[in-house]
Amino acid sequence: MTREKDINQMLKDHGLSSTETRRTILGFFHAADKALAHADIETMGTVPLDRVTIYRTLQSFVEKGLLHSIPSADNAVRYALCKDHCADGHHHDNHVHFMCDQCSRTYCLDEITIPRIKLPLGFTACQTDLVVSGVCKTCQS
Amino acid sequence: MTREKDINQMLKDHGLSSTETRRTILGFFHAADKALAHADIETMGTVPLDRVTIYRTLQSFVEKGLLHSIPSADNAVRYALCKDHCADGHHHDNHVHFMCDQCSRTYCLDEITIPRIKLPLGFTACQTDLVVSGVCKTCQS
DNA sequence: AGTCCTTTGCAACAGTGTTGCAAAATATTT
DNA sequence: AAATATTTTGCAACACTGTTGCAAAGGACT
Ligand SMILES: [Mn+2]
Ligand SMILES: [Mn+2]
Ligand SMILES: [Zn+2]
Ligand SMILES: [Zn+2]
Repeated sequence: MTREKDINQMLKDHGLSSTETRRTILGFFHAADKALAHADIETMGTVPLDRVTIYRTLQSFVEKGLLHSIPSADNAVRYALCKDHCADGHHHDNHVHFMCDQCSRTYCLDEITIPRIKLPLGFTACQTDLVVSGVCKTCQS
Repeated sequence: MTREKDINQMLKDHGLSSTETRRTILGFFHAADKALAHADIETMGTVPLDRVTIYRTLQSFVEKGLLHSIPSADNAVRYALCKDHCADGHHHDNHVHFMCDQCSRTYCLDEITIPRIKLPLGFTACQTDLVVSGVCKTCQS
């Protein structure tokens, strides 16, 4: 089974019709070993992709459980492939993320789960985001 | 010692000259029991404050250790008063933050410290942000 | 191939944050 | 207290992120 077939199937499996743009963008995420922001995707392809289409594609991918979003302090949400069987708005990726202060590269630390936080009375947790920033392994002098 | 004297002194103590706008904005933070975003501050006063001045004031306050910033998924950084003796870019507020999905109110959970995360080899941590989202105590039905 | 429905591309817009520069306010010196 | 030096403010202009409406193009299905 070739990679294109794979990407095609992945879209169908998550209830998305297989279009050129979606295959391209999903391909970018499979090729990259890091999280991608909207701005990255905009300049990655040979043919430039429409800004709005990228936004809508990313939204669909998050909704359908293909990608999860990673908050950041620099106001540019990044996205990464879901490893677990996330689907239909039910995500299970509660792992730590790391963002490098020098290269801005953002990593999923899939093996490190976010510890459960005991909240004060009256607060109910729905989601927990934990982002560590510092220097990544490739920027280490 | 009156509140105005207090605010005045706080500015001086952190190496900032005491100006009308700075006193006003610092006053807002003392009055609020929640984190404030730029947009909040813009509409809070009787006389509207200049957008750019607010941005620069918030920057100065963070640099000088009066405020700390709280990242969020909705691309609007919030700010809250530092409790500890933060100064000159050295912050010590490593507590958990909570953001309500319904009212967007953001709380500092000062008593809950962020657990230390063991990173993979080659990664060096500099800062850790932990934001829990869900339903806050006032929105609980 | 033809039909139906979804997705795309474009324009237009709203929100967030930054920079440069002259005028005003604050701090410091005389 | 007045003059001077330094910082801060306000304005205009800009860059970037993200959203919405709508007609045209593209995919799915028979
Ligand atoms: Mn991840
Ligand atoms: Mn806080
Ligand atoms: Zn790096
Ligand atoms: Zn609430």
